[in-house]
Amino acid sequence: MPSDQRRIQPRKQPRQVRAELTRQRILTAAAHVFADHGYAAGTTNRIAERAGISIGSLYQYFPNKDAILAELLTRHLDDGTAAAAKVMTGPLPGSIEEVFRVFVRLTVESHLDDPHLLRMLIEQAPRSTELLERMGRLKRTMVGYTRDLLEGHPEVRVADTETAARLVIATIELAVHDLLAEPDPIDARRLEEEMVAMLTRYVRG
Amino acid sequence: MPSDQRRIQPRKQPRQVRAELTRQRILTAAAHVFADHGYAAGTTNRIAERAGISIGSLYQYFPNKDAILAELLTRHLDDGTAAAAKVMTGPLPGSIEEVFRVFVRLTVESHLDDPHLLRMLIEQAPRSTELLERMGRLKRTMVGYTRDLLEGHPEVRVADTETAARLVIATIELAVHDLLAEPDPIDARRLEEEMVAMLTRYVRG
DNA sequence: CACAATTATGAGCAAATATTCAGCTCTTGA
DNA sequence: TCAAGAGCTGAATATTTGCTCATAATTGTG
Repeated sequence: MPSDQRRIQPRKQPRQVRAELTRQRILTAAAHVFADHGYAAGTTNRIAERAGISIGSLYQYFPNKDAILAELLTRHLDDGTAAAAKVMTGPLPGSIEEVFRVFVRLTVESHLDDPHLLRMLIEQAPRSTELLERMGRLKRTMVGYTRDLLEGHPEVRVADTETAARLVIATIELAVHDLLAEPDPIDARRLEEEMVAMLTRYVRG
Repeated sequence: MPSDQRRIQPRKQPRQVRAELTRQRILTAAAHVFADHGYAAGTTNRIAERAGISIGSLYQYFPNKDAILAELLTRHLDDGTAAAAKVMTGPLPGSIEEVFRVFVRLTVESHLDDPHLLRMLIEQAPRSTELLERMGRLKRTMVGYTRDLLEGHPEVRVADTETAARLVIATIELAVHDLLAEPDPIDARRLEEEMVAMLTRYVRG
C-alpha cells in the first residue's frame, strides 16, 4: 500500500468510445465497492471484478487506487461547487429563512444519493493534499458568503457574524450528513423544516 | 490484515509494574500514531517503535491491532458515559438554556484533548460490533433524555420533540467536533455561547 | 546467590494486496 | 482488407503488514 504516488499519469488517455465506457464502469464499480466495503477493504481487484473488467484495464486509466478515490470526490465537489455557485450568483431570496432553506435543501439533495459513500470519501480525503485544500476552499467560500449575508441582512441580530456563519455552515453540513444516514434516517422534509427553523431563530436573535 | 480475531486474550496479564507501564506506553503511542497516520496506516510496528518497545512486546498485551483501538475508544466512552450519567442523575438546572450549556460544555471538554484522534476512533468503531452498539446506546440515551426534557419543560415550544432532540444532540456532537478541530479552531468559550444561543432559541420557538 | 517467573526482543513467516507487463483481441481508417 | 494502434487480459511480481516464537534479559523470591 504505497502512499507516495510514483506514477502520476495513467498509461493511456481514452480515445475510443469503449475506453471511456470502461473508465466510467470503473468509477461506478469503485463507488459501490467503497460504499460496501470501505476504502481499505475495497481492493482494486474487487473493483475490477465488479466492473466486469480485468485488473490490468483498471490500471490503464488510473495510476493507483488513491486516484480512483480522488476522482470520485472531485466529481462530488464539482457538483457541489456548481450548485453553490448557481445559488450564490443568482438573486437572494428575501428572507433569511428562505436563504437557509435553499442551503439546507442543496445539502440534503447532494447527500441523498449515497450518504455512505460520501462519508467514506470525506473520511479518506486527507490522502490527497490537493483535495483537502479544495474542500477547505469550498467551505471558506460558503462561510464567507454566509457571513456577508448575515452582515447585510436587516433581520439578522447576531453580533459575531464570522462565528455565526461558521456555526451555520458546520451545522448544516454535518447534521444533514448524520441524520440522513443509517440507521434510522430522519425524514428529509422534516429535517429541512426543523433545521431551517433552528438556524433562522438563531440569527434573528 | 486478518479481520477475524483468532486470539481474543493477550498472552499475559501484567503482573509487574514495568509491564503495566509498557501497556500504558503502547496505548499512548497508539493514540499518537492513529491520530497522525490514520488507522490503516498506523501500523503495529510504528506503534511499537513510537512506544520505544519491540513489536513482540506489543503483542503480549494486545491480541491484535483492533484491540488497541477498542481499548482507546472504550476509555473515551467510559469517560463520556460517566460524565453524562453524573449530569442526568443530578438535579436539572431550571432553564433549558442552562441545561444546554451543561451539555455543550461536557461535549467540548471531552473533545479538547484530541479531536483528531477522537474522530478517527469513531470512524473506525464499526470494526467492533460491540462498540458500535455501545455508541448507539449512548446516543439513544442522550436523545431520550433530551426528548423527555423538551416535553416536560414549560419554555419549550417545539411540536416534534423526538426530531428536535435528535437535531439537538447531533448538532452539539458534530459541530463541536468540527469547529474545535484544525485548522483554525474556534475559541471554545465563544463556541459554547453561540451554540447554546442557537439551541435555546430553537426550542423556545 | 540461585532459580523460576515475568517481561522484552526482533528476525522472519504468511497472507493480503497493489501493481506490472508481455501478449492477446478489437477498432479504426485508408 | 488489413496494418497499426488502441484497448484488454490475468498470471506473476513487489510490497506491505499483522503477527509468531525461539531466545535473551530482567525481576522477584527463598
